[in-house]
Amino acid sequence: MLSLPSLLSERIRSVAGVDPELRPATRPQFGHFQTNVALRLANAEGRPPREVATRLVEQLDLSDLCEPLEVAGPGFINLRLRADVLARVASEVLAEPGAGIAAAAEPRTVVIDYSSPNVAKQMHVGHLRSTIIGDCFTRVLRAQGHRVIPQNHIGDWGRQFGMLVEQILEEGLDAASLDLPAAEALYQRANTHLKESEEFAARSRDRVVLLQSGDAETRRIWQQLIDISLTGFNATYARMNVLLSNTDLAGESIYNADLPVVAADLADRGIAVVDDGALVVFVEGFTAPAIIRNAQGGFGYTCTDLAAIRHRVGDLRADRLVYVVGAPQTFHFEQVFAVARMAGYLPDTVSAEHVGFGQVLGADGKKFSTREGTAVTLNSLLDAAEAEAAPSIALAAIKYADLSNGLQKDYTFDAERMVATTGDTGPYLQYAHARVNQILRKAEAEGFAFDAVTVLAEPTEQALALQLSRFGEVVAAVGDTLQPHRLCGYLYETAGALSSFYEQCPVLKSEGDVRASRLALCAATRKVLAIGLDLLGIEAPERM
RNA sequence: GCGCCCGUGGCUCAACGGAUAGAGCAUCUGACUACGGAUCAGAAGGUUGGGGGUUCGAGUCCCUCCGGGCGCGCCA
Repeated sequence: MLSLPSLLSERIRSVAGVDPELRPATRPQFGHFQTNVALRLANAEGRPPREVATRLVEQLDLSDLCEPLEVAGPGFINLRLRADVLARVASEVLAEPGAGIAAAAEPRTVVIDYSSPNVAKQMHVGHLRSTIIGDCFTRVLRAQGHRVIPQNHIGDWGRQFGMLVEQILEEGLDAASLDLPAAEALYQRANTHLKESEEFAARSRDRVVLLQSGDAETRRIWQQLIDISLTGFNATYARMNVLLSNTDLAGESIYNADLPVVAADLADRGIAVVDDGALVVFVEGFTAPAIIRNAQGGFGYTCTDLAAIRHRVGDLRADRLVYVVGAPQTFHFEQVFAVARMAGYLPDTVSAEHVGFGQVLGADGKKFSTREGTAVTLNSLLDAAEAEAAPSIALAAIKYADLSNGLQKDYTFDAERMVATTGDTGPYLQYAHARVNQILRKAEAEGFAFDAVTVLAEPTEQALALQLSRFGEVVAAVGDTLQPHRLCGYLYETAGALSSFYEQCPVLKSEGDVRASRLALCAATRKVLAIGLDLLGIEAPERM
């Protein structure tokens, strides 16, 4: 089905000659949609805007969809949909499995890089955001029919494993018996040890070489560290109700063999040059070069990310790359993308986007940290929210608080505020869903049948139907712009429209066609709320 | 020094160059033998950090200054 706005836009375009830039009306008295097309044309035509608007209105025939058009203000054209048209689109929302979400015209293969915790460390606040946001993207893009390949780029390689393995051997620990907090404590001990003992530091460096060369004993302990970390990560993912699983794992270590290949390729083709002993790529517009291989012959994360791009484009056949990584990495990704473009790893047909997000701040408005100054763990955040509400509500609260603001902004973690069941919160939306669900449950118990939305006489009914009709375009916009807060705002507005309707229009106490129609409207609303919340990764409870 | 992000009622945030800048929280007023009050209705609260500019029209675009955050070659 062609969406209502696109249908109207096309009809107006055929008369006006340009995109009418149809927008939802800014005020109820202006109808349902508005266009400023006459204002823009007036300038080019050198005629008064209202005159142009009047002419367009005379030429347009939208009588099958709209009430008579109105020219208002400086020259806006206001459109008000006919009640029967609104009823029809609301019925379609109820009938269609996706409640109006359109399948993408050109399905893409989207690789989304998110979560990405580090082995032998607990997940912390930054991983919370990456995981929640990435999970939302996966859900939204899949709903649109795209092929989504999550990539959990865990930190399972690097110099830190030298000291970790040495510390384990020295303490005589069984790595397999550790849990994640214990592994992190080990990490701290090893780090301290490294700073205090040059002899230990030397052993750690040697151990890194053993790891890289495939020494069996070293590899075994390394693998044990990964295994216990995954157990911890997966427990957190289950607690967070996110879609990630072991099949999405693509840790840094899988690119090991590719690193020298990438370096040699860039060097052979003259893209990378040796400078101060390091192999680097100078990129126009960047003050510092990208370091492919350092002077000691080691590979950094720039090289790993280049290898990952080659894999994602070449093997996974991605044509859209999305990185959900904190905003401080903006420079890094811009540079990596630029190098990948230069090298042809990233063809023009493949888009690459870094979705940088802001920090999570504590109640004092400063960077979130524990009393000791260390990073707050993700599980302790979940604990803090669960101290205020039941787990499913606490989780909804956290996710909604994270997704409902613009991603680039820092946001304040205020457990008490986010679990509130009033206001613009996750729990309020859950409540709205539970509330409308209760009406439908009672209707079912009473044996009231309904089929479609047929009668829309009341303004609040019409407003709700109009709101429901917008769901598909909002989801499309989120998939396109990767801005989940738009969906949050939409769902909150929907809950508001439901409340107004709920106050003004008795459902179970009405009768006949009116009751059946209102029940259908309730069912369509429940569906939009449930699907919308699911796209945010939030459970829609049947009762609260 | 250079670059990126942010600055909107007391607080937390919306607003794809368009009409009178919208919400929520907090505050104040109303509505309870209630289709579920974990609710709803209403009031009050703004020279959108300052100053220029572009435009028929600027919170939005450009310039500049102020304030805050984060980056800027061999860690990831």
